[in-house]
Amino acid sequence: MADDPADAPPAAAARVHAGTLEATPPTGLPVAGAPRASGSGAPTLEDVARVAGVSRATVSRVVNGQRRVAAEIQAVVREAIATTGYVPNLAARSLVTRRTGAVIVVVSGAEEQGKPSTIDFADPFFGRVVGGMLRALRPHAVDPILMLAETDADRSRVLSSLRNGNADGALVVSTRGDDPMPGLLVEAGLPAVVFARPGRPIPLSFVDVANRDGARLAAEHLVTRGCRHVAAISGPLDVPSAQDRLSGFQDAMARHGQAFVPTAGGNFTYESGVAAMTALLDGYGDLDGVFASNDLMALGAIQALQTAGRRVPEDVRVIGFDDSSLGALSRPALTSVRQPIEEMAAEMARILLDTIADPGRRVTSTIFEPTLRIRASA
Amino acid sequence: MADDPADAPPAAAARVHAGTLEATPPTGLPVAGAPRASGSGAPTLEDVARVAGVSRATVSRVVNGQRRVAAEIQAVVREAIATTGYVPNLAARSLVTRRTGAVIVVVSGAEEQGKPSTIDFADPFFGRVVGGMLRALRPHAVDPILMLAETDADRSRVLSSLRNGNADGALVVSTRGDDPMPGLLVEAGLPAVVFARPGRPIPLSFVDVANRDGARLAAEHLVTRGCRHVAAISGPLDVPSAQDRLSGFQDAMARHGQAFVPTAGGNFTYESGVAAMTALLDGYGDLDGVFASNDLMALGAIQALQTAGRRVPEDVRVIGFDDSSLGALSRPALTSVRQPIEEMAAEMARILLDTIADPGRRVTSTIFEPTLRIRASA
DNA sequence: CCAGTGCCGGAGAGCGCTCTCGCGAATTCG
DNA sequence: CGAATTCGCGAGAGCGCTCTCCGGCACTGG
Repeated sequence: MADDPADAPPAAAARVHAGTLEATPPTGLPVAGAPRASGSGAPTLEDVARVAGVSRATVSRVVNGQRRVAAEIQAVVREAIATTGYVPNLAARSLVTRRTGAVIVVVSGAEEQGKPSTIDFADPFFGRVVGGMLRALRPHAVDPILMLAETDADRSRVLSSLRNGNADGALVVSTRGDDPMPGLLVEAGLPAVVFARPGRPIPLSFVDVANRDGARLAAEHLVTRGCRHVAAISGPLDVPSAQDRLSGFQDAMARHGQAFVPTAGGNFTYESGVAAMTALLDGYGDLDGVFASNDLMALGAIQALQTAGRRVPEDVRVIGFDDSSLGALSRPALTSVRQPIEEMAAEMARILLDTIADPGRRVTSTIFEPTLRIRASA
Repeated sequence: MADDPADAPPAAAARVHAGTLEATPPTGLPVAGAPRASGSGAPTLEDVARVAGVSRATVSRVVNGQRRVAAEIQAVVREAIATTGYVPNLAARSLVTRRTGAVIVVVSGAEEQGKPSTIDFADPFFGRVVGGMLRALRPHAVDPILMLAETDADRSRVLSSLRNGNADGALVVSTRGDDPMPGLLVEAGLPAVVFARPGRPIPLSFVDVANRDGARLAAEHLVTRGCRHVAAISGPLDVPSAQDRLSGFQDAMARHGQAFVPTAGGNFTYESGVAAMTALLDGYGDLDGVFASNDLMALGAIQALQTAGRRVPEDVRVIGFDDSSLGALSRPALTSVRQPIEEMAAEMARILLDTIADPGRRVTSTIFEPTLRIRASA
């Protein structure tokens, strides 16, 4: 969502040089510090067992710490592992254990008619989510496999991968409320956790932020700052979070005496923020506060306000939602409702790991409390 | 690099609710549209073969399109595959083919003393690179596995994964010039491609942008706009790209009559841009143009200039490097040298795939030509 | 002193797939 | 028209690992 239309690759960027260096990689040469077993390929359990003078099973036990193995034998085996440079073949292991030690991170957005994609990887949101997952997964030696789910083909590829044991579960980040991915996952009985409450209620674990509370925070802050005529710029109302943010804001304002909140709809993009604010200004010239359902639209709103000759925050105060790095760097710096994205992503990973470990486990959801990050714009 | 220090999770963000829904996932139930074979678990080649009345080998041939199989038998097999809902087990396949259909995307940044990490996933750069790779990899049914490489342990994990056939190759995105990861990969003779020229010359394929040309573009633009006293804010000079951008800029300015370019060093962060600009202003009050080696520092420079009472672009023109979405949204919008990141990432994927297919292949590099994206700041 | 009870290590059976090999049938050439 | 080929399919051997069984040994209790 954080991108500029101009970010499409310009035709002018041409490849200029494709040179070659002299050396080829030393394929097949024994690697320093990791000597291969004699014979072809990487050392196997068998090789280690032979070197250690024990059986495959014993080596396996040492490697996996499954059962008690005599201390001295353990020592011998470990040394044999070190000298052979053994490293377990995960394919072989997962063939028998039916565990892969990998989860799929599904970035799900529907491909619209015409538009190539709804997914914008330049949005810092994406990186923060992935980073949070990565750090939570790492201690468990579980790796994330990234997959796009834009088309039906993509989605069935995700399902296949999961079903045939290419990965143990899925962490889904949807960009749309009507995303079919969560439903498909539930239907297939596959372990999965989604970011943000799914569009329709389904028995699927999710992690979310208390959107209504966040909106309330924004409303109260605007009121405290003396705003009397505030408006809202909402996201697409088929997205549950957009819905919650709007209604939460309206309710909070009503409690503070402003029963009617002028509202314009956007689609979470900068341009839609500009358009919404312009429309709002047309109908309600005396606005002194605006709450936008995300930072990008808030930034667009500020732009529209400044174009219209209003000063932010002096004339109109603006609050966004997401606390993205964009808002922090823009001038005036954006006041915004902060969701702890990294923590939320980490929690997703945690829930998924639990679900994988115990598939019978009940579906759970964790809601995080947002905070208000006050900067210059409100 | 695009983040605000305040983005660290605030302690206030507490978990508020961890509810449970009633239903548990229908584990083990036959899935609509994907009926399981009788017996336990997913259908195997064997099952399909039995249903189709042929041998495992034939089914395998049909699945992989290996050798000619009689058309009618193919039809029967395909139907059997459809009715059983067969989907190949990748672990089993990769056990024998020694191919995994996965590559590791290594996000490599060294963990400094004290600082937890140099890697900032909120930087749109990260998402753009990953997105570009994803789209290039997808047609080949190759999935990216994301791994962090901050510590030595991380790096050896990457190496192990590669060596034991958990993935076929690595795409490395380094954030530092002295990153040991590329060297380790070369030493181990593993297929890999890195983003940006490695710190020291090693026989490893890489993709880069013509940094010197980009800097020249910036220099020429400033000169054309009438700037006579320009300065540069460089990145850490142990990073090759920072080095190239600076020297390219200096050379181009020299060609246009400004032999000496006042320079201040930064570390690619917003704050360092502020600091560098402030220092520059101290020493050289008559500056009318600044080239920063990335957008974040350019944004910081603008901030410092405005604080010092200079107008951008009227008094001082500022050009960044990266054409990040941040620059497009900031006011004044940032003029910046654009590197076609998505294309570059896609090219990395292409080179890696080629290298995997033909390991004897020579090391290659592709240099992309940058373009100047002119906005308000210069 | 002998049976009973652990406990530790080895043997071996697969996990699901690919791929070589070989055989029978169809095809082609002399 | 017979022989040489080619072609299509099936049989079967693993790929490297885990895990269940089982046997042997030491230790304990009666």
